[in-house]
This record gives sequence, C-alpha cells and structure tokens, in this order.
Amino acid sequence: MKEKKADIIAVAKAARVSPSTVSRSFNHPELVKAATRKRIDAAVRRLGYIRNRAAQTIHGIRGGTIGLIVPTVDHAIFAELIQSFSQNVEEQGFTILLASHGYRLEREYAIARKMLEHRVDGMALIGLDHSDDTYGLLRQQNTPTVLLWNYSDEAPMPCVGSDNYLAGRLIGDHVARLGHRSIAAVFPPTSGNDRAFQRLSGVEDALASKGLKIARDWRLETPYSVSAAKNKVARLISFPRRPTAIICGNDVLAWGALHALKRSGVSVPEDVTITGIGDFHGSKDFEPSLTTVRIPAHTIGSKAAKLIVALIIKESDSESGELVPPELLVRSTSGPVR
Amino acid sequence: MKEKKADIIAVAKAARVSPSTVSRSFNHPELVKAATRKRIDAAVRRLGYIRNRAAQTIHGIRGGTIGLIVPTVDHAIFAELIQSFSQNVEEQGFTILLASHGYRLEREYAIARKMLEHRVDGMALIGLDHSDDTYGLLRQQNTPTVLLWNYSDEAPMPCVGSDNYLAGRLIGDHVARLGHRSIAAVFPPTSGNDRAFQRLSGVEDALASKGLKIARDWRLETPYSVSAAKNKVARLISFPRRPTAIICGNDVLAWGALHALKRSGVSVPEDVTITGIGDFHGSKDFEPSLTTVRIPAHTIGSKAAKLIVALIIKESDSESGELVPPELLVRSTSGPVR
DNA sequence: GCCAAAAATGAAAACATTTGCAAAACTATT
DNA sequence: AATAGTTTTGCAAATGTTTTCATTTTTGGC
Repeated sequence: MKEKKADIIAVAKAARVSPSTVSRSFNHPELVKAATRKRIDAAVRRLGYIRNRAAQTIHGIRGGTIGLIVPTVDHAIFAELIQSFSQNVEEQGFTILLASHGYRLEREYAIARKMLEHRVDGMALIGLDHSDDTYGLLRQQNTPTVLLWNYSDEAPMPCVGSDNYLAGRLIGDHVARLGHRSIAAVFPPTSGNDRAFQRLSGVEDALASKGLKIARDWRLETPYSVSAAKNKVARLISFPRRPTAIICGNDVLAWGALHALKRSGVSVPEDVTITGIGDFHGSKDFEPSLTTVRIPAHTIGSKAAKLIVALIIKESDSESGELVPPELLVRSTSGPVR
Repeated sequence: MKEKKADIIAVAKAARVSPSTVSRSFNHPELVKAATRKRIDAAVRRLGYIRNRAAQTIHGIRGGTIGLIVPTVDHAIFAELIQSFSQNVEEQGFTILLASHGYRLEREYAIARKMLEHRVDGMALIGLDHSDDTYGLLRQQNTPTVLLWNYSDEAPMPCVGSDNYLAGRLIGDHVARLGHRSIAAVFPPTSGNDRAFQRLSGVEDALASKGLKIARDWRLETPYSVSAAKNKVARLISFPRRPTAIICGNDVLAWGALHALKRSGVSVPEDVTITGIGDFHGSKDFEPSLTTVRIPAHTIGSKAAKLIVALIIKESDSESGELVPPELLVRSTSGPVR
C-alpha cells in the first residue's frame, strides 16, 4: 500500500504520451487517435487510475454534485422524495450530497455553507421557510437552487411542490361537508415547518368558512410518529365528549389515530372519521383504507430534479418552478356524521 | 453577477496580507496574530468568500465526505439507517455523498467509482453481497470501507450489522414452538439481497430442525410494499386450505399481511399467526401489535458512523466491525396454533 | 536601547488537472 | 516528391489552495 496512487502523469508515462493527451482522451475523446486512446485506456486499467474530480473542479468544471438538505431522512415522505429526486438526478449524471438539519434552521445555514465549500453545482432545500442568511448566501454565490415540497407563487426562489394550504382546505372542506361539527386536529409542531403550518391554516380556514372551529383542547400537537399520535388520540377519545372527526396533519399520524381507535373498539368511519394528508405508501391498503390528500412525492422529486439540472447546465433564466396540485382521495375512513 | 467569485488572493489583497497568511488563518489560526485574523475575517465577510475544498483536496487534505450507496432510500428501514448514519457522521464533521443502485450490483460498481473520483474519504455499502469488481476497486484504492446492516465473521471488510440468519432462526423457532405446522412465508426476492436470503435460510433451517417445511406454493415472493404483500396474502387465504402461520421477511410485508387478514375477517392471532422482521417504526403500535425481530437500525447506523470515521482518521488497523444482535419481540400477532 | 529568542509573515514550490496555442505528423492532391 | 490541409500531439500556463523555508517583526531581558 505504499506506492502512492496513480495520477495522470503516471498514466501518461505508462502510455508514452503527454499528460495533455491523457486528459484529452477523457474529456474530448474525439480529438485523440483511436490507437492512442486504446493505449491510454490500457495504462489506466493497469495502474488502477481514477480521475480526480477535485482537480477538475478547480478549473471551473462542474463537479457533478447537487446538495440536498432535508429536515430528516427518516420520515416516510422525505424518504420517498429523496429517492425520487436522487434517482432522477443520478440519471443525468449528478450525485447527491445529502445532509439533514433536524428542523434547526441555523444548522441548515451551516450545512449549506459547507456544501458550497464543496462547490456543489446546485442546491435543493425542503420547504420555503429558510433563514435570511441561507437565502442570502445562496443568492450571493448565485448557486442554482430549488425549493422542494411546497409551492408558492411568491417564493423567493424557484420551487417545485404542492400547495399545502390547499391540501388542508381540501380535507377541511371534505370533513365539513360530511356534516361534522365536533372536529379535532392532530398536527406536528408548526414552528420551522411551513408545510405543517400551511396545512393547518388550510384546514382552519375551510372549517371557518362553514362556521366551524377546532376547540382549543382538541388541537393536539405531536411529533411525527405513529406511537405519539396513537397515545394522544387514545387519550382524546377516553373522555366522554368525543369529536366525530379527527383531521391529521399527515398519514403517519392518521395511522396512529386509526390504531388507537381500533384498540378502543371505536369504529371508523361509523363512529369517528379520520383523515390524513400525504397519501404515503401503505395508506391505500390500510384497513380501513385512509381518506387523505395525495401529495405526489414521486412526481415532485422528478420534476425538481429536472428543474435543478436545467438551471445548472444552461444557467439561463430562472425558470419559475412548478405547482403539483394536491388531490383529495376519499376512501374508507371518512363518512357522514352519525 | 459578472464579478467572478472571490478567491483567497482577493481576500489577501483586501486584507493587505499574503495569501499564505489567509490560508494559515483558516487552517492554523493560532499561528496568526489576532489583529490580522480579524482583518482577514472582515475581508472574507465583505467579499463573501467561501473556501474551495476542491483546491484543498488536491493537497491530499481530506475532503470530509463519505460515500454511502444504498439499494434504495425509500424503504422504512434504510431511511432509518441512513438518518442515523448520516447524522452521526455529520456530528464528526463529515458529509454524506448518497446514491442508490436499485438492487443492481453493476450500478453499484459504477457509483462507487464515481465516488472515488470525488475522492471520498471513506465508503459505506449495504450488505455483504457486492461484485468482485466493487470489492477489488475499494481494496485496490485502499479506501476505508464499512459494510452496513448485515454482520458476518467472514465478511471481506469490516461490517456493522445484525445477524440476519439468526433473525430468521429466532422467528422460525418461535413459530415452530407455538405448534404451527402449516406455515407460509412471504419474502422479497432474494437475489442480490443477502439480507433477505439469510433471513429466509434462517427460517427454513429453524423449521427443518423441527421437521417442518414450507410448501412450495406457500413460499410467496413479493416486492417490498404493503400493497403487494396484501394482495398475495389475500390470495393465499382465499383457498380452502390455509396456513396457520405466515412468516414475513420484513415488517412492511407483515403489515400488508395483517391488512389482508383484517379485510377477510380472519382474526390474528386466533386464526393465523403473523410475524415480521425488523421492528420498524409503527410495528409496536400496530393493532394488533406485531411480533417481530428487532434489528436496531439506529444503533447500527451510529456504530457504523463511528467505525468509518475511526478508520478514516487514524487509518490504522482494520478494526473488525461489530455485531449488533437481533432480538425476538413476541407481541400480539403470534399465538399457539388452534 | 541592544540582543537573542520567539512570533508572524511572505515567496515560491507543490498539488492534479485542463486548455490555448504551436509544432509535428499524417493525408490527399497535384 | 512537393504542397496544402488536416489531424494529432506536446508545451507551458493556469487553476485555488497549502506548506516549507526563509525573512521580517515583535517581545522580553538586560
């Protein structure tokens, strides 16, 4: 292991050509004679040479990486989004530099900086809510950036996502229309999470327009986890006065609610209506199958990937993102009030 | 946006020192006078200068990235693992370069190569099953590498994971002990997936040692999805002759099975026993709560992170990995045969 | 105020590449 | 066999840093 790694000069020597020719043979193969190329390839193989992207990057050549910063990887929905985004981006020859900030926006700034040190060709962030520092940094370095997951016309950078407010409205409307008047809500904390905040606003506005309101102690806040939601909902329905509908901020929370209800022998949707948001893998096949709003992570991921790559390669005009509309899916966990 | 980005020379000029001093002020701050440092920092801020890691890497300085290649991000269990691994690695100042190969091992090789071009400081792969090319490449470049998720004494590289064969045995044993003799299995395809293969072997061996065997047409193979498993199991139990136990290759498949059973009005565990493997988020809180084998993704991720970083920084002896034992969790979906 | 030692700084070489330009080697044409 | 193109190659400069070594500046003791 002592013989240091082969560099382009070693390859050149071995193939009896100059380093320039070796370099060309990689980057503009059409400019070098086939025979020479063959000789070089052989040398490369023999020495186990691997190109050094860092040394290319220095010449202003794109490194082929895109930074992706998420709050966490470990949520069904982000996992799906990351998968789709990274896969599409890989198909276009880029690789993802991934980091998570755990819903701490200052961390996000630090991570973004670090990714810029790596000279990523572009950046992708989740949601529209970011610190001014982060926005400033990205703009000042004018790094192509796309905002994932949430869409707004007024977003300060191109974004690809759904309208989370509308998603909330769709669900709120649906529940109200079914005649429910005693409605509870189970949502994740909304601070630093524009998606959750907007969904909740949407729900509230939809209800308000029908003269409805969620009682203060029926506004449950829980972390993103089946177990937390299950506990909160179990507690909620242990009181004599019960809501007839529980609107959940996302499908995972809805699953938790469903389990809690099953455990207590409350039937869905006869006794209580449950709704989610997201349409995660598994929601359709849940028994009973979950009424929710589809926010197509897959589509968002692939459109975003296309957009960021477009921004990178023809660093042209800031195309303005794309709205992927949410869609109400009425399934079996929602029904008219008794 | 025309003024090109600031480099270290620009900063040096602005701070009226030499580039060397600026460099030192970043890398060995104790060697430069506090006043000078202050001046430099001011210039950095004023010019919006961001260091260029690529230019450092060229000097053999570590870039601070670790390549992680997974089959897919979009499985509950990998998401959990990735989250834990990346978080721990970040805490130690590294960033993850992530890519997925979709269970195609040739893709894995190509990706590994590309990551090496980026001069990652270390690599992490899922499972023990990789192409000879991949192993050869990593060894030849002697890149610190750790294998995640599965553990074996004979692994060709340090690995941190659980014993998937043992996990299978634990479950097989448990089911056999409950007196079941008509047993079905629902597993993902085992080709290119050593984890699944070993689990299944473990199950089969455990049953064989009790003189039991899974009938050919009760060996269901399904992709990793609630919906696929649900369909297969629904079909399975539509026949008059039914198994009394269904052993699933992972928790997601078990959820699918559970939903199928619920839908058909078959009670668990009275009529049929269901087991999973993995203990994913949500399995404990499922109703009925799922009997499974815990494979602690979180622990694995953090131990692996520590190991790879150790290998990188004191590129010393190949510490030999770590076995995180699987643990049988008997919950409410398994019971004695009627 | 002087001197030696210590601290701070700068000049230049090094790192692994790419690229513009010029030279060399071929091809075809006569 | 000479000429004019054309294709292929090499030279040398450039890229943004770090680092070694030498030089300059500062400090403390007298």
